[in-house]
Amino acid sequence: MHVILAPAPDGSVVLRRLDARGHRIGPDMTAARPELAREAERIEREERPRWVWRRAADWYPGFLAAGVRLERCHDLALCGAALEGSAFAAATHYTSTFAPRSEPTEPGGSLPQLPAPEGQGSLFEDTPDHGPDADKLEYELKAQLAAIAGATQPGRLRLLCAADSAGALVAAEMQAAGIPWDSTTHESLLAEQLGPRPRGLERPALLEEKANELREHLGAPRLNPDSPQELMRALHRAGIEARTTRAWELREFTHPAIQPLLEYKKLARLLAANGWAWLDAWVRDGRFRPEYVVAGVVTGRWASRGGGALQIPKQVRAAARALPGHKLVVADASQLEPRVLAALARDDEMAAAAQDADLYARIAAAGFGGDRAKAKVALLGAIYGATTGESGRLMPQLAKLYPRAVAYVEQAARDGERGLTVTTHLGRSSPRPSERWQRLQQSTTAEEQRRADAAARDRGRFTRNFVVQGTAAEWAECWMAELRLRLRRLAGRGLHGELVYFLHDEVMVHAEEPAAEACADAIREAAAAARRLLFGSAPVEFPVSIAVVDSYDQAK
DNA sequence: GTCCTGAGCGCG
DNA sequence: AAAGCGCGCTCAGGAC
Repeated sequence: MHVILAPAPDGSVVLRRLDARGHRIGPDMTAARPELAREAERIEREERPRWVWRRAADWYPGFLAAGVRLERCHDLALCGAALEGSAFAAATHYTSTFAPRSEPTEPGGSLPQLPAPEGQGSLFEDTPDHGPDADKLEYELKAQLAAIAGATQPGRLRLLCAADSAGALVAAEMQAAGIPWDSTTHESLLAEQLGPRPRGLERPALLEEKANELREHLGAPRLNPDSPQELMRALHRAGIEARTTRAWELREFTHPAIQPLLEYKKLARLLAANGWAWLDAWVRDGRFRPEYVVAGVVTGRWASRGGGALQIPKQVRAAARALPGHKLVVADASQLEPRVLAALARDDEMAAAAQDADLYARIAAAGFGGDRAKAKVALLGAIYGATTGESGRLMPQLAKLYPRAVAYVEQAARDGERGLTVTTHLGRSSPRPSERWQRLQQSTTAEEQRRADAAARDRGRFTRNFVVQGTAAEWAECWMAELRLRLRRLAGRGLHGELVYFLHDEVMVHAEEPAAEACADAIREAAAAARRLLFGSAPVEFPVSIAVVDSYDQAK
C-alpha cells in the first residue's frame, strides 16, 4: 500500500492512500503539522505502507527529528530521474514531471548546474511546505508505476527505484546520526603535525618551518610555496625541470628540495582541507554530520555536500571514535568492481575466481604466473580503459583468460564511442552525449577529426567504466538497504547499532559493545542478500571484510 | 571587489 | 610502479 504525503495550501498535510496498483483507497485525510509525525507513526505501525513523497530529503529529516523512523518509501524525484533516462523504459515514453532536467554531460565530467529557470521560486518548491499537491503526486506515481510495468525489465527497474528510495532514507538517517567525532583527538593530531593552532591566518609553526627548509634548499628566501607559479619558477632556477608541481611527478627528481616540498604539500593539504577551520565548520556536539546526495553521481554513486565527507583522509581517521561502551563496526566489500563485472558479463570462469576471498590471487594463479600485482593492474585496466603502460600490454592475456568479461567492457566502450548510451544491471542509463560532442563527430577537417576521435575515446572510457561502477553502486545501495532492515530487527531484540557512514563500498556501524558481533553478522547477511537481489543464483561471491574497532584508523 | 576555472590532492 | 574511471574541496590567479 502507498500513502502519499502532500503539502496543503493551509499549511497542513494531505495523506492519501492508494493500493499497490495506484488505485485510491478511501477519502483523503489531513494532519496538522504538529500532529503529522505521531499520525505517521501510527500508520507506519498499523499498515507498514510505502510512503510516497516528492523527495525524502525534504520530509524525512523532520520525522527523524520527532523520533519517527519509517521503513519504506518511494522518492518520486529520484525514481523519476532514473526512469526517465533508463533504456529499459524508453518504449514507455515516460518523462518525469519532477526530476530536474539536466543537460547532457560532456564525457568525463559534468557541466556546472544551470541556475533554476524560475528564479527563487524553485527554492521553495523543494520544501515540504510548498510543492505539488496530492493530485499531481498521484499522477506522477501512477506514471512511474506504469513506466516500470511497461519496461523491458520491470523487476530490475522496480528494484532500482526501491534501492534509490531506501538510499534516501538511509542517507537522512545517517546525517541525523552523524559520525562520532572526537575533536580532542583531531586537535592533537593537528598539533602534532602542524604545531599549535595559530591565532590569525599565519602558517602554523611546523608548516612554516617546513616552508623555510624548502626555501633554503631552493635558494629562494621569499618563496610562497602555495603559489604554483612561484614554486615552478623557483624549481626551474634550482635546476629541477618539472612540467607540473604534482607530487607524483616531483618524486621523479633527485634534489634535496624535493623531500621537504612533498612534506610541505602534505601538511598544507591537511591544514586547508581538514584543519581547525574544518573542525569549526563541520563538527558539532561530537558528531560530523555530512549531507549525502543519493545518486548524485552520473553512475548512481552517492555524492556529498559539505565537509568533504567522502574524502576523509587517513591522517585524521583516528578522530572518528566510538563512544564509551561502543564499537565501530567497519566493513568493506572486497574487490567489488571486478566481482560485479564477473556477474554482469556472466563470465563463469571469472565468477569461479570470484568464489575466492582473494580474486586477484586466483586470477594471477590462473594466468599471470602467480603475479598478483600484474593480475590486479590488468583487471583494473580493463575496467578503467587503460591503453598504455603495463596495464595495456596485459590486456590480450586477460582477454584470453576471460573472453566474456573483457568483451562486455569492450562492448560498453564501443557503444560509448559511437554515441550510444549504456545501462547498468538494474537499468540506470548513462547520459546521452552532448550536442557539442555529436557535432564534433560529424567534422571533416583532419584536425577536427583528430579531436573527434580523442573525444570518442574519452567517452568510450566513460561508458566502459559506467556499467561497472554503476552496477557496483547498485549492489552497495541494496547492501545498505538490507543492512538497515537487519539493524532495525536487532534493535528490537535490544542489540543497538546504527549506520553512521557510507563510502561507495564501505559502511560503518556505531554499535553498543554487546551488539557489535551481531551487527557484523548483519553486514555479512546483507551482502549475501544484495547479491541475491541483483544477480539471483549467479555463482559470484561478495565477501566483506569487517573490523570491530574503537576508531576508524584501526580498520584496515 | 566578486566570480570562475584550473591545478592539485583527498577518497573509492 | 603507474596516469585508465568517478567525485568534492581549497587555493591562486585571471577575468570582469
